[in-house]
This record gives sequence, C-alpha cells and structure tokens, in this order.
Amino acid sequence: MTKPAYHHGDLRRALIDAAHEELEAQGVEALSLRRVAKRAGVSHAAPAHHFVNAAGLLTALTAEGFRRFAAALKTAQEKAATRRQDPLTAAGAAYVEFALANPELFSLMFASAKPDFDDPELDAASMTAFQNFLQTVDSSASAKDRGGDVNIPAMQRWSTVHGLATLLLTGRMRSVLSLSAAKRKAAIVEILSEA
Amino acid sequence: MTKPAYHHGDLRRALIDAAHEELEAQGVEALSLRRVAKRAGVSHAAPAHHFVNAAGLLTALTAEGFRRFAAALKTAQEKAATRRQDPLTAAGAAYVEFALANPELFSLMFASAKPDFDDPELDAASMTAFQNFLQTVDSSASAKDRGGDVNIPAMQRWSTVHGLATLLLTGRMRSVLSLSAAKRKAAIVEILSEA
DNA sequence: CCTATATCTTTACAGTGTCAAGTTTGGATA
DNA sequence: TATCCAAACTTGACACTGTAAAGATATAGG
Repeated sequence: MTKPAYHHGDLRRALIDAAHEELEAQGVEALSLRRVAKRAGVSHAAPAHHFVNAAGLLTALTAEGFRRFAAALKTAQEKAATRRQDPLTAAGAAYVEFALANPELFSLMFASAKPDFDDPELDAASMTAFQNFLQTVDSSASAKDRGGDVNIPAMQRWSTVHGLATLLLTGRMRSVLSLSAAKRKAAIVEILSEA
Repeated sequence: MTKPAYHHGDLRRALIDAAHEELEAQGVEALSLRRVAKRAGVSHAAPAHHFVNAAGLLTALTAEGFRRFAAALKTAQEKAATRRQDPLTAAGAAYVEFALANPELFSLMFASAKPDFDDPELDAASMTAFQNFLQTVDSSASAKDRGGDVNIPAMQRWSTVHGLATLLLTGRMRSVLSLSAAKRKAAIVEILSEA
C-alpha cells in the first residue's frame, strides 16, 4: 500500500484534506507544508505543482471553509423558518457553533493573514457568506436600515455574533464557557436575541 | 557605536521593544526571533537568557499590551465621566480604537496561540483588563444583571465591542471601513450605543 | 507506437528556533 | 586589593522550515 505512484489521481483534493486535518490537529501557527505533503503520501515539493506556494494551499482551504460556513448558516435559517423561530438568532447561533466546531478553520478564515484574500475564489466565497448573513440581518424586523451611510443595526448584530464567536473560541468568555453544554447553548441564544 | 558590549544593561527591555517594532512591521505570523535579536544588536541566542523561548518573549510583550489596553480604556472612561458622556460607549470606542491603532499587538492579544496564557504575569494582566471593562458594563444603567448564571447584557455588550473591533481590524466590515475618519468614528459610536 | 507534457521526486539553499559549549564581564568574597 | 564565580552574551551545530531547479516517470494525444 501507499505505492510510490507518480500520478496520484486527485492530489489537489488530497492536499486540501490533509491540510484540513493537520490544521485542526496542530493549529494554524504550527502548520507545516512538508507534514501536509507527508500526510498525503507525496514528496515535500509535490504541492508546488498544484498551489503556487504554502499560502495558496491555505487560501484554497479557507475558501472551502467559507463555502461550508455559508451552507451551515443557510440550513440553520431554513430549519428555523419551518419551526417558526427567529431566523436571525438561528443563523447567529449557527455562526457561533461553526466557530466552536471548527476552531482552527475559523481562525484561518477570520484571524489569519496567511490566506490571500485578494484571490478571486476566496474573495467570492467570503463575500457570498457575508452577504447571505447580512441579508438575513437586513430582513429582520428589528433591524431595518434607517437610511444612513451604514446599516447600523445590521453592523451591530454582525458585531455581536462575531464577537461572541471569537471570544468563546479563544477561551476568553469564561463565564459562558464554564457552563454545561445545554446551558451554554441557551446562554448563546439569549445573548444573540434582541434585548 | 553599537559596541560589542557583553553586558547590555537592560536587554530584556530592549528585546521587548524590538519585538514590538518587528511585530508592527512584519506581523505576528512573520515574526522572527533572530531578527528581533539583530534589531536589539545582540546575537541570535542572547534572548534565551531572558526568556525561556520565543513564546516567552511574545508572552511578555502581550502582557504589556494588556496593561496598555487597560490603561487606554480607563482614561477614556474618565474623560467621558467629566464630560458627562456614557462611559460604556466611551470605553467601547477606546477598545475599538486601540485595536485599530495597534493592529498586530491586538492580534497577538486576542487572536494568536503563540503567547502562553497560563503565564501568571499575562494571566493577571489580561484578567484585570477584562474585569475592568466588564465592571464598566455591569455598572451601566441598561445592563443590570438579572440574576442568572451569566450576566447576559454584559456578555452581549462585550461581544458587540469585541466583534466590531476584530471585524474592522481584519478588514471585513467594508461599509464602515470605507467611510472617512470622522464618519467612521461616528458610525462606531452609533453601533456601540444601546439601541 | 512514440513522443510531449503534466506530475511527481530528488537535491540544494537560505532561513528558522533551540541546545551546548565557549568567552567575557561585573560583583562578591577573602 | 586579588581572586574567583556566576551572570551575560557569543559561537557553532542541529533539525526543521519553504521554495527553487533539475531529474524521473507515467499518461494522453498524435
């Protein structure tokens, strides 16, 4: 097994998957391209033929993260709609849950300078994710645009959701983190519900 | 000048300063201990005698960041008090402004895994910073604790402030970033003001 | 079948953090 | 005051990193 086959089949796919695994295991800052290549069963220079450099691989992985992120928010909203719950709170909770379920990927998406955000693929993926979420905020009854330069209520909601996600993710908000899973979920919904 | 003096005087201090400069110039992820040493005018192994490793230097720098951060919030509140403005909004604005003024340091403090947050000095510095801020939230008229496990309004306010800071810092909230300095400041205050 | 090309490997290089062993210095002790 | 010791710093070495260049192999198209 693991024949030294020259043609892997879909090495690009395998490298992104391997990078994802290494990412969640080692963290963003300790990620090594050579270990990713080894995990995929190829030589350390093989990735260069599919990605311009290490940042390129991270960029592709980040773009995929944003697509999965957008999908998670969408399904959460749809589920809430059928149950006649607030879709905005549901999307916010899904936002936070995605961060807690994929901590390192979320860090890569929102707190790292390594991915190239000028890359067209990544730019498109992140843009659609944000726009979908902000559209949910806009269509919320309590957050109508009041016609200024900026949609203040929308930015406020986004800030709250994103701040909660990152503070929980980085272990800062201990009073919430120390709760049991059920109580924590309830607290998150409460924090995200309009006062 | 720059004698090859064996005894620097206060190399620990000089290394932290050099790391701070390198940090803001290069970013967290591209920081090199050897370049920091070179900037301080010492050999690449000199830092080891003042910090156990590279993370130790970053930890000390991060702790200093939290102390400066706490001081910035405090002065902002005091200024607001004399002008009979809302101290919570003032502290929130100072929170965001600190992030925008010291982007790399803020990233180190809130979005990096490199500093050792179990370090007693760093733990103490970050704890006092958070507690001071949360105390301001608590004493705000609109955010009284309702007696549950968690002070929901306080966590909500903290999330909003922190989320706004990080979204602006990482260039995500483009509708606010594209404003002029004056309008941006006004938008930040609006977002942080209780609806 | 045969060759062109994409795919992957090997080798090499500069840079990284850390460890071990030297060198210098300043201060305490006798 | 002379001496010695410990602290401060340097030098050299090691394993690791990402990337570039050149060689090897297999697959697709003629």
